[in-house]
Amino acid sequence: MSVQIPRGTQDILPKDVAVWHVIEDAAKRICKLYNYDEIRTPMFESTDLFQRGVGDTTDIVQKEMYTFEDRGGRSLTLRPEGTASVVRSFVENKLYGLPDQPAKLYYIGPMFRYERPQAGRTRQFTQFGVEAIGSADPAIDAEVIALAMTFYQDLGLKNLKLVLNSLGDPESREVHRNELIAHFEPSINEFCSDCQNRLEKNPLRILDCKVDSGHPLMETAPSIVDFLNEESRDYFDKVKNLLDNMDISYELDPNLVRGLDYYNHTTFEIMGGGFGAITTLTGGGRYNGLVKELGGPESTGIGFALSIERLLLALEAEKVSLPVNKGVHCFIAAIGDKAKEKTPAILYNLRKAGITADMDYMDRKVKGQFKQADRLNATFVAVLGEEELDKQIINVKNMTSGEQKEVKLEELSAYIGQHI
RNA sequence: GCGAUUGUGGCGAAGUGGUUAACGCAUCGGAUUGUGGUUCCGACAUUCGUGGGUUCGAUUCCCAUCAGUCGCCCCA
Repeated sequence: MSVQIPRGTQDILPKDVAVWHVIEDAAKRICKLYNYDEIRTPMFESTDLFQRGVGDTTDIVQKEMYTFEDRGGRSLTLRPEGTASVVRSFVENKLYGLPDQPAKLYYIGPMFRYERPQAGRTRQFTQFGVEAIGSADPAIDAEVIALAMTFYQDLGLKNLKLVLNSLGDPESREVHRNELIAHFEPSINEFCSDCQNRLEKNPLRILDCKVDSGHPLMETAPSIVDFLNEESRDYFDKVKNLLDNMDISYELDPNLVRGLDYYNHTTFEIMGGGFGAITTLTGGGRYNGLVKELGGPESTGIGFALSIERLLLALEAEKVSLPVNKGVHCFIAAIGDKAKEKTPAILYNLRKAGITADMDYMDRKVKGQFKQADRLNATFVAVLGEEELDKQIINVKNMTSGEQKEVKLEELSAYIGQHI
């Protein structure tokens, strides 16, 4: 048995890479429009970063991290998400000292989580994420959300639902947290073991629990929206207002908690797709406090991350096909040894002239060479045989019209160049 | 971590406890001594994920294992 690809990973084969390029280009383009700059951070970091940044109580840290020890005895972890790394880099490189604030950053790259693979979930997956660090202006919340929504819409997705919530500031959360504990504590042994653990560590996540979603106390649980202090409420109202002004519609969901510990104030998800059991395409929110937590100054931040793999599934579910251009401009069909000897040099000149070109390397008969040209979606096939060589010409066939024309060998590049 | 389901050529897919493992697509060759996308003809799996067991004999039955797919938890 030959060696196999690790579980939960996938090869993106040549035939599929084209759509990735389209998506990556779209991401870069919209970030340019919104004036976000790319940042590239390592694919592994100190384990400590994610424990502190993402949070010890999260599933990511508790059971999904790819953690290993290097030869120097350091505990390292393949990054399960991007925000912690970006904030670490922001702090470490003192980007907060640069004059242009907020830092508006984006990244595209692989993330790793140890999970059972299924539809829309793999152990290595690709996230496109955006982070705006250093501003507490509600306008940046709206901007980040608008960027994500527009990104999808530009690619042709229609069935999108933006879900919005506010977790409030630390003061509001503290009040709410105490209310939640008081609410659940008397009957906590009726809840699942996960929730029993969550009670003290992170009671907010009990609301997110699917196991206990039917429990009567869920219905009557104190909602965060009722505990937002005036400042938090005002902030949330402004974000909603700004979205209204952009005609971006949303749904409020007071139980939208998000799985990562660092969120506060605005949180959002973009749902869509309708493939398998997964419908969350994007998750994001505000993380004031994370910068300080990771050793930086008092600062603020908001961002989102979306999975390219899930985007692909959503595009498929909506039967959206992205325009990709493939194929070659010119295929040279060579007949006979002399012609085959000349062909590489002709190809060389075509390519130098900026014309995509190819030839047969499988010793096919003429008919087979034409079939290959067809598979390559060649615009032109240039036939070179004894007769052509004697006359120093080449027969150029337009594969769409079927017309064939004699062209002087030295004029081939110019001719193709004019007709593509 | 738990559950369900699948594993036959490059791909899709039939099949049976027993001499030659259907078929379709793709590929290559020929009909058309140098011209594709149509048609016709021909070629193309000492082998049925891997290991073990039952048996005179297993791709087919049993066990284990690995892998894929889907779901639960949770998430992107």
